[in-house]
Formats: sequence, structure tokens, C-alpha cells
Amino acid sequence: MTARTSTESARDIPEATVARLPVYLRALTTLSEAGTGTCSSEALAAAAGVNSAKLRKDLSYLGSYGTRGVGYDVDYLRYQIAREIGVTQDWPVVIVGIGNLGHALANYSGFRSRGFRTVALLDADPARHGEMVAGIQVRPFVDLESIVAEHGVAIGVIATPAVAAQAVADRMVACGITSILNFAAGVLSVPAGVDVRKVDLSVELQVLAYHEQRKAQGELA
Amino acid sequence: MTARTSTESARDIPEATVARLPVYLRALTTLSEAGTGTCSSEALAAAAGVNSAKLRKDLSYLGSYGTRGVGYDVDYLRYQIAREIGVTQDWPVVIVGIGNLGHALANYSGFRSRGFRTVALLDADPARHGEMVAGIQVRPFVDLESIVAEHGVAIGVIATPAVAAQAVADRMVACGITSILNFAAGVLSVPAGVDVRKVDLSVELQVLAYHEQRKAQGELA
DNA sequence: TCCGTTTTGTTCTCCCGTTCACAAACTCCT
DNA sequence: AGGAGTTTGTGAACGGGAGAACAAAACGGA
Ligand SMILES: NC(=O)c1ccc[n+]([C@@H]2O[C@H](COP(=O)([O-])OP(=O)(O)OC[C@H]3O[C@@H](n4cnc5c(N)ncnc54)[C@H](O)[C@@H]3O)[C@@H](O)[C@H]2O)c1
Ligand SMILES: NC(=O)c1ccc[n+]([C@@H]2O[C@H](COP(=O)([O-])OP(=O)(O)OC[C@H]3O[C@@H](n4cnc5c(N)ncnc54)[C@H](O)[C@@H]3O)[C@@H](O)[C@H]2O)c1
Repeated sequence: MTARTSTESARDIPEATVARLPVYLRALTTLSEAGTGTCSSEALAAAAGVNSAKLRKDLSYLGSYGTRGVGYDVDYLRYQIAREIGVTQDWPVVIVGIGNLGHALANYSGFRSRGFRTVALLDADPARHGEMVAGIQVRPFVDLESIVAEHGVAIGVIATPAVAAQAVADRMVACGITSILNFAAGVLSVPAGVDVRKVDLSVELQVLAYHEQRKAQGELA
Repeated sequence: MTARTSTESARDIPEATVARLPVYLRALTTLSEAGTGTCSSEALAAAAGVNSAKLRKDLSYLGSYGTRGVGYDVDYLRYQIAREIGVTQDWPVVIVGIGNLGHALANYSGFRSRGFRTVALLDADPARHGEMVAGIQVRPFVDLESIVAEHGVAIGVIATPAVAAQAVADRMVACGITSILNFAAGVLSVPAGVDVRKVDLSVELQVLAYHEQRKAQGELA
């Protein structure tokens, strides 16, 4: 899914680790807000819900930011992880499809607080244009190109119905967006060099249902 | 995360495969609606966005539902996968926390169409009680026990702020819910035998940001 | 009936990720 | 200064999943 180009840069962090770094980051933020200055890998692992050995190995890919016999300085480690992920900088984001889900996303404060700034809300339906959502005006989808160019947007979010998703993705890619978060069902096809992450709620529920069914079967055995 | 009890039932399907079965199911539904009666592993794999060898191996865990030299009967395979996942039966679901996200989830048609029936929308805020969302009345959170008992609910969805999530989960577990889909940030701790799946949008965006940052670094090298 | 073609089901190998276990490194106390 | 106690960082073993490759099976045509 994630097509990487020629030169793999210096430190190569495993994909599984990358997916956990944001979790560590959040745990560290919580600890920091609670006034904790230092924490052990054991404590941080508990806060993040992972095995402590895994945590230490993950952190070792970034460098040696801990002190043996002591632990990690919470704020220092937090900064190092934030820098590695890239959330110390500001990421402009556009959201396309301001329906039920789009409204929720636009109102979600968790994006802004992590360096993601919603610069535009776009929708194809003229009836929605001009509506204010979370202090931002909904604009026509055709404005995509100019907005992306103006703000240097690299990340796009798709919250349209499934039938429109591929067309939206194509337009996004055409005007230079290289990372897409897709909430619509179905498979998006994009050129190499563009990253797509998909969030599919019905898949999550179906996985739960599978295990639930198994539990029920086990009971009557 | 998924704690399984004593007797692993007859066929043991790998977790990675379980997570892909819903994707195959959707692809098969699309093919069926397009009037396709039979398809090869190659075609289905393309529709699902996976490698055809992986698809065949996944399906082999369920049994031999294909015909060599021909392919798979779309409707037959669809039924078999649906049965295996458990979406041929009806799953009552409660959603707790009817804010921005809760509204979107309640209005989402993709749940109902896959066998998940929202039987209740619960919120702790009295100001929300009585509001109609997607044809269902929002009720007080304290009604959880009676609703779960009445409908035999096994699956709960948490869309409350993070601070309330653990308390909500505890209450859910106490009244018999054994599968939880959690949208709130942070780690939920639940007893063995309860499955939790977490959807964390800011993690997804941060993973994209990481790769985006890498692409940018690569360019100026 | 037999042969060529197509496509599945499965085996085998490789790679990634997880976990264990321990030496190295640091602090604190005597 | 030295030793006891802690905790990190990492080497190594292990397990599971991904993909290649192929044998087995079904079909169609002659
Ligand atoms: N609501 C949920 O909780 C939920 C959950 C999971 C997945 N999803 C998926 O997310 C997507 C959006 O869901 P929703 O409930 O918000 O749907 P919705 O119908 O409420 O909103 C879709 C919005 O997209 C706009 N749109 C349609 N075509 C467009 C185009 N070509 N360009 C720009 N905008 C366009 C529509 O005008 C509408 O405002 C769907 O694909 C849905 O399957 C939703
Ligand atoms: N909005 C999004 O797009 C989005 C995205 C990702 C994650 N989230 C997460 O999902 C959760 C909900 O987000 P939201 O935007 O809908 O928030 P929200 O504040 O709009 O809604 C939260 C709702 O939960 C209710 N609530 C609070 N405490 C409760 C309790 N103890 N029991 C029952 N109900 C309770 C509140 O009354 C409110 O209606 C948050 O944890 C948020 O971080 C939201």
C-alpha cells in the first residue's frame, strides 16, 4: 500500500512501529499534563497499552533517548517522537464531503491539537455551500485546485459516498495531494508515491461479530 | 488483545484473514449487484485490492468453495463468507455518546445493511434526551442495563469524550456486553473475554504525516 | 476418450514483527 | 570507592503472515 521511492532515508522505521508512535505520543502528553517528569518503559508501556519490551524496541529505532536505571524524560521523549512523526510542523488538510461524517470530522478538536489544520471543507452539493461548520465555510468542490495550491496542502480526507470517492481521489492526486485518508467504502486506486489509509467502520464491526459468534459457539460446547 | 478461551473451535482462521473477509464480502456484493455470476480469484482480488495468492489462501481457510478452471460462484461464496463472519444473523448494537460522531454513526446506513441494528442511542447529557436521531430517540445512559437485557446486546460502540470512555466500558462489561468498538482516545482496560477494537483517526493522520515528511526529505536529497 | 487450457488449493520459503533474556549503564547508599 | 539495585538497549529465538510456484482438478473441444 505504502509505495516508497528510491532512496530509503537514513533511519528506516518499521511500519508497525510508525503506527504505534502516535499512541506513545498521546500517552506521554497525558503523563506530562499529570505533572510526571520521568517515567520508566514499564509505566509508559502500561499507559500506551503495549508490552514494555516492544515499547523499548520501538523507541530504539529513534535513538537512545532514555537513561538506564532511570527511565525517560517525558517532555524530551515527547518532543523527539513528535519530531520524528512530523507533528511539530503544521499540516494543512482539506476535507471533501461535508455530510454526516464530514461535519463530525470538521468539528473534531483532536486534529487541530496535533498539528493538523483544516484549511477547507468542500462539497459538490450547492445546497451546502456557504454553510459554516466549525468556523469554516463550506465551498464548492471545484475550488480544490486553488486551495491546494494556495495552502500547499499535502493531505486530503475523503468523506463522500463510495461512488464519488475514486473521482475525488483522482482530482486530489492531480492537483498534488500525496496522502489520502479515505472513509468511503471500496478500493481506491492511486499512482505510486501516493499513500492511502482507509478507515472502514463496518469492517471493524464485522470483525467483532466474527469473534462474538465464536464466543457463542464455544459456550454451547 | 483478542483473548480467546479454552477450546479453539474446529477451523482456526488467522486474525489477518478475518480482517480481510469483510473486504471480500463487499467486493462480492458489488460484483453480484453488477450481475456477475462467476469470478476468478484474480478478478475478485483486484476488486478487493489484494494479491490473488493471498485471496486464495484466505478462502482456503473457509473450505473449498471454488471450482478449478472456473472460479467462484459469486453468490455462493458471498453467502459462505457472510455465514463465517456471522453477518447472516442480526446483531443488536448500542451507541453511547451522541455528539458529533455519534450522530454520524447513528445515521450511517452501512451498519444496518450488514446486519447491525442500532437498538439504542444513549447519552449522559439530559439536554440530548428525547432528541430523534435517525428515527431513534436518544435515551439516558442509565437505561443501558435494561436495554442490553431486553435486546440481548453483545456489541457496544463508545463515542463519548476520552475521560468518560473507561467508565462507559466498565458499565457495558458489567451488564454483559463482550465486544466494544471504541472511538475515544486512550487505552481501555477490560477483562479477558471482552474484545475491544479501537478506531483512532488522529493516529491515521499522524502515520500519513510521517510518510509525507519522509517524501519531502527525500526530495531535497 | 484424450489432450490442452484454465484456475484453484496448497506447499515452501522468506520476511517482518513480537517476545525473551541479558549485558551494559546509571543511581543511590554505605 | 564500591556494591546493590534499577532500567535501558539489543541480540537472538520464535511465530505468523506474504508471496512465489506448482500440482491437482475441472472444463472444453476434437
Ligand atoms: N456516517 C458514518 O458514520 C460513516 C461511517 C463509516 C463510513 N462512512 C462513509 O463515509 C462517507 C460519508 O458518509 P456520510 O454519512 O457523511 O454521507 P453523507 O451522504 O451524509 O455525506 C456525503 C457528502 O458528500 C457530498 N458529495 C457527494 N459527491 C461528492 C463529490 N463528487 N464531491 C464532493 N462532495 C460530494 C454530498 O453532497 C454529501 O454532503 C460514505 O462513503 C460512508 O459510507 C460514514
Ligand atoms: N468527531 C470526530 O470526528 C471524532 C474523530 C475521532 C475521534 N473522536 C472521538 O470520539 C469521541 C466523541 O467525539 P465527538 O466529536 O462526538 O464529541 P462530542 O463532545 O460532540 O460528543 C460526546 C457526547 O458524549 C456524551 N457523554 C459525555 N459523557 C458521557 C457519559 N459518561 N456517558 C454517556 N455519554 C456521555 C456527551 O453528552 C456528548 O453528547 C471523542 O472521544 C473524540 O475524541 C471524534
